[in-house]
Amino acid sequence: MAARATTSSYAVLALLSLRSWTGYELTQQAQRSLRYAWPKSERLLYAEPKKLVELGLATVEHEGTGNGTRNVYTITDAGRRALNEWTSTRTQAPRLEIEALLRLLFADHGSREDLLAALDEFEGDIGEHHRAIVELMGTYLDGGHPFPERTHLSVLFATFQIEMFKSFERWLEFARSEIDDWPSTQGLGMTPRTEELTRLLANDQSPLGS
Amino acid sequence: MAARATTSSYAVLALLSLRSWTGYELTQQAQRSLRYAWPKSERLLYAEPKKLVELGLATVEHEGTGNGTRNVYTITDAGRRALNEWTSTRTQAPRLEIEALLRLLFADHGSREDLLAALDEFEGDIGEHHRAIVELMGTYLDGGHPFPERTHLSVLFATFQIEMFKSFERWLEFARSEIDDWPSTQGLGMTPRTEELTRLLANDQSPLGS
DNA sequence: AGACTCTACTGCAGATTGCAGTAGAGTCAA
DNA sequence: TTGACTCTACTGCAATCTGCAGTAGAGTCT
Repeated sequence: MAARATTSSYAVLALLSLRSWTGYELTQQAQRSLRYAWPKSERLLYAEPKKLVELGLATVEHEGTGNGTRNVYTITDAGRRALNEWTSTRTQAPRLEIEALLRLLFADHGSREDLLAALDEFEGDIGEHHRAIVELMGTYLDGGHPFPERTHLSVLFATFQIEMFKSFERWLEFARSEIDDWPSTQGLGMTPRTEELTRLLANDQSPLGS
Repeated sequence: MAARATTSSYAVLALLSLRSWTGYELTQQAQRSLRYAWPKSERLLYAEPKKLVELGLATVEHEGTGNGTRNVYTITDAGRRALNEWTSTRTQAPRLEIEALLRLLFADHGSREDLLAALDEFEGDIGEHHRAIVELMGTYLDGGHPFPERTHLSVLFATFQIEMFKSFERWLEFARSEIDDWPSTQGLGMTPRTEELTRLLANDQSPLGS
């Protein structure tokens, strides 16, 4: 019966610590920054603040009428305390779901074009994120960002993302050039080239050293 | 009523395309490689092959008695066809859940020690994965790998992982050195240093160029 | 006046997780 | 030789989370 606070609850609670938001605003704000660290569905983002209210960590005020009601959520003192306590709890292991890599692992069931298409889609997806992060940092410079006192945190966050995207893009270039040299997706196995690469990797060296 | 094949179904189907496995073996095998592209719970990995049987994409044979029963799953021709068709479908966008980054974004609610502890935990988690991938590539060299004909695929896959882990580790070093210069986690905001970094990032340049 | 988009949600089925529980087989020590 | 422990090999269940469809008001544009 009594709801439990999950990591997602704390993510929403952390947003509420910045200011009060409506449910809708929370879903939009979560798209702007939270998404890159803690991607959650719009549906959950609507449900979490309700749970926070149930737990006494936030309060609601209903504005408007009938179906056009806006629910404005505000953090409580108990909410701020809970957020403080959360910071010293154990962090969950990262979880990276990259379907393009799954396609790569079993690329021998499809054509070279299928594999290259999966890589293109991956590139498109991360390219979008990449541009969004660069744009976000621009808003800190032109004064358009609502929380400039958080610049020092955003800067480290964005550095992580940009580094990661750049390394993904370097890999994509490398992967495409290797795939170009394959006769097909199937049964290539151990060749002088793949053995060379395997040897590097087993030695913890990246073949992308260039 | 009729079960639907999800990406996880195809992931398991792809494993079955290599050879027949028991449910238990599937959960173990998924830990060895699939986990890095498509992390799924043991529970799901037990349920998926049952669904494949229901869909006619695999068959089961029950071995042993009572509770010690082993269920051996084998792919069918329809399963191989389905796998082939899957390769040309749209790939889902990557999804990266990194709680340590969430902690970083809201680090001003805790102490510097809390933040550094979250980074340490992150480093420990990726370090484990990093070592496991290096070790996996070693098994291709010493002949211990059961599917050497897949070396060309594994090599690209592992290159991705090693590159990513190395970029994470470079970032951790950078982040720690920046955090060391903070007076506290709170309200630092825009300083000459953070502005310099913001400017680089808004220009799509990584401060880790060094 | 009708089509469309944006705000602002809710309900529901289905996908996924985590945890506890069951049970046999093998090891190892007192 | 018996009790403790680990490993194999799962299943059941509650709770979490997602995706999609549906509702409804307000503003815009044609």
